[in-house]
Amino acid sequence: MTTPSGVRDPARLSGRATPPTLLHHRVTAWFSEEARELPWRDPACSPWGILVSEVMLQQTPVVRVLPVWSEWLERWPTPGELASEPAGAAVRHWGRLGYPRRALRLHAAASAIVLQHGGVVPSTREDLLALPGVGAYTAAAVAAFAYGRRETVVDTNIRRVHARLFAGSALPAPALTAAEMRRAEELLPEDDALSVRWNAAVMELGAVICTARAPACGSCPVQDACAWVAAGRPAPDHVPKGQAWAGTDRQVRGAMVAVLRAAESPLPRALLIRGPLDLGSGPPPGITSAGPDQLPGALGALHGLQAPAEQHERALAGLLSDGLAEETDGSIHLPS
DNA sequence: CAGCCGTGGTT
DNA sequence: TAACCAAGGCT
Repeated sequence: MTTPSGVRDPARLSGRATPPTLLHHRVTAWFSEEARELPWRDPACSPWGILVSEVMLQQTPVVRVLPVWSEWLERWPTPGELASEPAGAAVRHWGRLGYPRRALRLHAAASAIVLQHGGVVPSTREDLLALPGVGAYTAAAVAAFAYGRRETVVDTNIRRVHARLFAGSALPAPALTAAEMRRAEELLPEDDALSVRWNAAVMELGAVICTARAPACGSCPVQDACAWVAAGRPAPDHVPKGQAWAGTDRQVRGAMVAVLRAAESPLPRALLIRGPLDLGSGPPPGITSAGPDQLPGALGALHGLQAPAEQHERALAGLLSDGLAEETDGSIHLPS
């Protein structure tokens, strides 16, 4: 089998200044043809729009982010506009994206951007990293995609592509290793613009072709250079540890936040711990037909879990501790 | 650093 | 259907 570039040659990988290779060309050319048209990839998209997208995309699929992102950018076109509202508004409009603490952190990031950066999303990895909810991946991604900087962007897609293409493994290690970072740095083209395109292209390749479950190797632009394919696509050597869900505090917290999002005014604490007792003329207990985004349905879902009151107490304490909820005069509400 | 933090579509 | 998985971050 012919190797289309010298990248698989260890001598190349050990070099500092990596020149563009045929591999770079193939992947970026594929990206030019096949990239999905996503709103945050529009050249007119602001750095703020890109930051919001990156945070929303943390552990959340693109298709679910799209409508919420559009609503956010319409409602809060700049960090200043989000920062001028209570944090609870961010949580409320987070919808069902999951991990609602991200909304809280994005709101805090907006405030920091206003107070410390004059309302302009910072452009360096270091300044971005100091923002709440912005870690190594998001900082590099925003610096690269919003400001055209040459950064080593490593997300789960890029890790998987590298693991297969170069290491011949089905999946990357459970946690990002120093060796992986080093390899990603060495693969990064020297040219700023090309490096940005390379980062985006490899990420897209992992998201669309080199997927975790059923990779479409037949459509891959670098299939003939892939060590994993060459090895006969061996199965993963480690079993990913699944995360429990049913019966966990997380499940109760999630249902509880859904109730707070759906509520237009503070709710009596007892309503979150016991059943939906007094909703005025409100719904009878156990009603779920109203849907998860309406108060009766959200309350029905929370109490339909049949979790012990102690677990409700623990979940609520966690929410209060995390700042996802506040208590005023015995009533619970989203943060102000 | 291992565990925790949501949600819903897919297999 | 239970399990897996999705542009991670924080403690």
